[in-house]
This record gives sequence, structure tokens and C-alpha cells, in this order.
Amino acid sequence: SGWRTGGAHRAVCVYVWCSPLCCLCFSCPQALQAARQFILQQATGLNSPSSNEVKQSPVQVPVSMAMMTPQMITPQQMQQILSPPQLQALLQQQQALMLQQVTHTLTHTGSSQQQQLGNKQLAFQQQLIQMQQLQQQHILNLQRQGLVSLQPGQGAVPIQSLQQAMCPTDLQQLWKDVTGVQSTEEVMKHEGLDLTTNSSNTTSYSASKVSPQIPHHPLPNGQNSVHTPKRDSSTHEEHTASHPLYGHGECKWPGCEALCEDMGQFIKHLNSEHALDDRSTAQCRVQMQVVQQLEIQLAKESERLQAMMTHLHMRPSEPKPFNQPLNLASTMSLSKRETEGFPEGLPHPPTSAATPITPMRQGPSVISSSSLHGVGHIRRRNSDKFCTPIASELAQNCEFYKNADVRPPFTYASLIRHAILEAPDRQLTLNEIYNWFTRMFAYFRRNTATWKNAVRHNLSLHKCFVRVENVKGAVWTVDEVEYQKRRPPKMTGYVDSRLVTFKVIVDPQIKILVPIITLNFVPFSGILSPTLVKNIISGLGFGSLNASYQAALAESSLGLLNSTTLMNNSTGASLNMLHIGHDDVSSTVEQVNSNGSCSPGLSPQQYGHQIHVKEEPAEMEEDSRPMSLMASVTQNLSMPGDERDMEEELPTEELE
DNA sequence: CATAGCTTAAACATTG
DNA sequence: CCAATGTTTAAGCTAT
Repeated sequence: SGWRTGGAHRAVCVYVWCSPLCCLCFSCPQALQAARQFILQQATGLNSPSSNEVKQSPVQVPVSMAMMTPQMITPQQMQQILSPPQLQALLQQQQALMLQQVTHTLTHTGSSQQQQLGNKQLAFQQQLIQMQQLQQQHILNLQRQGLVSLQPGQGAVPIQSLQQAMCPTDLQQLWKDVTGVQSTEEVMKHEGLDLTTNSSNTTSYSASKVSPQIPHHPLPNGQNSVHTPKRDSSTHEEHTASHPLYGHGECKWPGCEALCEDMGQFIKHLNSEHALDDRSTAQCRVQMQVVQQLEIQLAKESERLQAMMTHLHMRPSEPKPFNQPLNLASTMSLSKRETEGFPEGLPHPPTSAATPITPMRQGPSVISSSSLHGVGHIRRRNSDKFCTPIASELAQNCEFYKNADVRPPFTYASLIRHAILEAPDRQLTLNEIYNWFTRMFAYFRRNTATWKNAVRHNLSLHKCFVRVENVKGAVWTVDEVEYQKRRPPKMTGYVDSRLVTFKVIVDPQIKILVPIITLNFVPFSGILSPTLVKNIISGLGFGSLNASYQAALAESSLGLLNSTTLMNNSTGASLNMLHIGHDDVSSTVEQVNSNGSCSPGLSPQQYGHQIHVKEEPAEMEEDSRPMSLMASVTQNLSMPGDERDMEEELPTEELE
């Protein structure tokens, strides 16, 4: 139930393709692993896709969603854990793994099984290979543009910087996942940067980049496996080589985690549990769709970068120092340390090719991640402009939503409000609101009748939207008080009822959250954003939630959070400090305070005439909040350990 | 089962 | 008359 066509279900489906996560964003190995498991768990409940649904357009998301069971879910979770652009690397990682698995299955299944593989499966395999080739091609393209340069003498700094931010193991793995190269050392060797005395490794870097082959994990003893294509079927290899889907004694197939003592056992497990069946192919299809969409996005962003560099008179191969770090920092979502580790403005390693693309030139939204890297004045300037919980989310993923046909995880009301507040005079005509929607979201460039009706409906329905008639006609404004009043819904106790707590690991450099569902009481600390909250909600078992409704819940929860009256000063302060750009929390506070004692930015009275009071359902009272999610969060926040750690790790800029 | 928020659809009114 | 704008109601979905 819940996955029908039309209506709100479309919204649900749209989120699916973001399901896999981007491990590149985590520097902590635990966080990395946790995120991986989290993702894998999301994919566990994949059901066999109905054939007709699978036949739909490969880019359309509903296909993938149709393969999900309503109970599990969570494509939304994944999208919400990380900003959409940040999902990319992991997508590619998982796609690579899946590709290998499928290829492996094709080559290692018995002959009888193999005979059962029809044209469909083979075609699918071919498709996967093509996808992989596309992926590799993008890396090459980026290299050609100077975005990802591996020229001799340039690779060392990026690699070292990356290594500073990431554990060597993870870095190596990610590197391999993205580039298809065994290790960073190996790249150095190939690029004339061999720092060791052993230069005998002849693994072909170029070949690995253009072929659909998948990198192998190093063996536990440190020996790299022979980079043998899976089609080089060798029974001996099965038991001697490592396997990307096998690590730490367990199967790494999404959602599996089956324990396997050795490679042989793992291979058996792989062939028995993860054969080329509907489920496996469904998972691969999800990846394919994700990657496909991201390929488009990447192409656009690459083109944009090219144009920008051209405009700035920068030859792609010789980016100037002053700009490159910012570009890369924002474009590739690199950590502060990473960015600062590039004083020369040298390009980053190919890892960045698979990393998310973060908007960097979208007006007031530029901030967030990129602003953490020494462009604070931009952040401040922009954060002063308007203040909505969706601001940071939108800021981070502005370009994403502009280009990807993905429904934004916000309610109509919040979007309308955002649009209005973004306007210079905080007022817009209906048509201007329409234009904002279509300008900001690819999703709203279609189905115009539907969402425009919804916009009008929301404008009329909600008291927070005030129609003001002026000489030119009518404009819509936001009554902030009303908007804030309507935000906290009754969500009492849904955390406690599940006896589940969670923690969010926040990497102070990368500013990425890693919600981890746990059965223990764990301090909560981290960046608070609608997406995070939404993810938390989802992570608590709300996976089947309608995407729109999840968005509403997330925003509501955040609104609850943003209400500083709900938390004491210390926790509130820490919250602000922990916030990524402290756009959401602090700006909300700022807005309230700047107008004096929680008065709205603009009250209906200020607009004078032609205002009538809308009758909305009575708002909830404050008394139901103590047991809410955010109340729990607040309690956890006050735990001394993490809070102290966070303060120590945060740059002083964040503590202002 | 009741209630709530949100979305979608649609009917209807008003306005330029 | 028509399209845009605005209001209102209803249904369906999700959740607690």
C-alpha cells in the first residue's frame, strides 16, 4: 500500500533515487561504517519489482520506489541524511559494488544457472557496464578540465590533504571506489609520485579508468588483490582475492551483513543469497537511476565550472589559487581542513569527481558548506537576509533542485514563505511565487496545474499568508507569528514510544551528520536541519511516510527545535554553535529578536487595509512539547561529553 | 477510532 | 468571454 501512482505518492517516489549515501563525506571510520550500514539497511527490504514498473523510463524514480516495501524505507532518509549532492559518491561506490556483484554472479554461477540468464539479464549487465563507463568517462572529462588533475607534481597535495581528513583505510577505499585504482600510493606511482621504493606495480591505471572493472579491496594482510576483471573467472581467485562486497568478515551487500568466516564462505554466500534475481537487479536498478540522474547533474555542473573558469580567465588546467579552493570546497563539499590544505589551489584528486556538487553561486544560498571555509562574510551577509529552516537546505542544494526533477522536501507553505521572504521587500505576487517555484525547482516545471493550485490553496488556507492590496494589485506576505505558531504539530512521544534514541555524529570539518539508530542512550549533537530531523524521523521507523508529510514533520520538528524557548540557554547555545552555518537556528532567533519580543517581521497590521483574518484550526499549545522528539534531543544535547568535544573541534568562527 | 497536517482535486467566485 | 486569481470544500494519505 502506499505506492500507487498519482497524488502524493509521486512525491514519495521522487526521493528514491537518492537512497544510497555518500561515504566520502565522512572522515570518521565509524561514521563511515555506520552510514554504510544505515544505507544498506534501507535497501534490505527491497522487494521484487513488478515487471511492468521496471520497464518504465530508467530515469524516473517511481520505478525504484516501486521496488521498495512501504515499511522499510527510506529513500527519504538517505536523501535527508545528506544533502542530495552529497549522495553522489556513495552512489557510485555502491553502483560499482553492485556492478561487480552482478558481473561476478554472471561469471561464477554454475553453467546451469548461467543458462537461465536470459537476454534480459545480459542486457542489464551490459547496461551496468555502460553506466560504469559513463562514470569513468566523467572522471576523465573532469581531468581534462583541470578539475581533477593528476598531472605529475599535482597529485601529492590533494591526496595528502584528503588523507588528513579521512582515515587512510577509508580514503583508500573511497579512492578505489571512485577511480578504480588500487590505492592512492598506486596513483602516485603512476603519476610519478612514487614515494616508495617499490615501483614494480604494473596495474594499469588508465585501463582501470576506462574499463568497467571494479577495484578490489586489499587483502587483510595488506596485499592488494590482482586487479582481475570478474569475467576472468577463476575458481582459485575466489578464495585468494579480496572482494569489494566482503570485508571485516561480513558480506557487504546492501542490507545483508551476513557473517562469513573466509572468502570461500563468502563466495558461497554471495552466489546463494545474492544471485542474479529480481531483488539484486532491483537494487542495481536503483543505483543505475541514481547514477544516471547524477551524471546529468555532473555534466551540467562541469559545464558551469568551465564557463566560470573561462569567465575568470582561468585556464581549466591552471586554476588560480585564490579561487580554486573556494570552487572546490563548495563544488566538492570538501572539508575545511581539506580546503585549507590546498593553499596552492591545486586540484583535488579524482575523488572529487564523484563527490557531491554543491551550489555555489545561488544568491543568498551560497553559504552553508562553502561558507565554512573562510567566506564567513558571505554567510553572514546572506544569513541576515532571511531566515527559514529550509534556507540552509535550499542553499546547499539549490542547484540540485534546480536541475534534478526531485520534489523538494518541504511543504508548500514553507516554500511559499521562503519565496516571499527571499523577495527584496518580502512580498510577492502570486505569479512571482509561481516563477520562484519554477525557477528554483525543476520539479515544479511540470504538473503546473497541480502545484499552482496547491500554492493558491495554501495561500488562502494558511493564516500566515497575508494578502495585501497595493496600487499595482495584490501581493502576498508572510505573517511570521502565524507561521511560527502553526509549526509545531503534535508529535508527542513518538520517540519514546519506540524506545529508540539516536546520535548524530558530526564531523566538524565536513559538517555532515551521521544519524545512527541505536538502542542506547546516546548524546545528541550535531547540525540541525530539516533534512536531518526528517531523517531522524524516518530513521525511527517512519520510512513509509509520505514524502510530503515527512517534509512537514521535519520542518515542524525543526521549528520546534528552533524555538529557543524549548531549550535552556546552554543547550540552545550549543545548538547554535553546532549548526552548520547556523542559518536556521540562529537566524530564526535573530529574526524574532530583531523585531522585538517575538513579533513578526511583518504583521498584518503593517499592511493596512484589505486584510481579513483567516480561520485556521486552533494551534496546539506549548504544553505537549516536553515529550516531543526535540525535547529528547535537547536532553541529549546537554550531555557534557559530546558537547564539549564539539566545542573544541569547532572553529572559532562557529562560536561567534 | 479520533485527530492532525499535508496534498491534491475541484467547484465556485472575483477581477482585470 | 477568458484567464488569472482567490476561496472553499472534500477526499485521501500519512502519522500519533
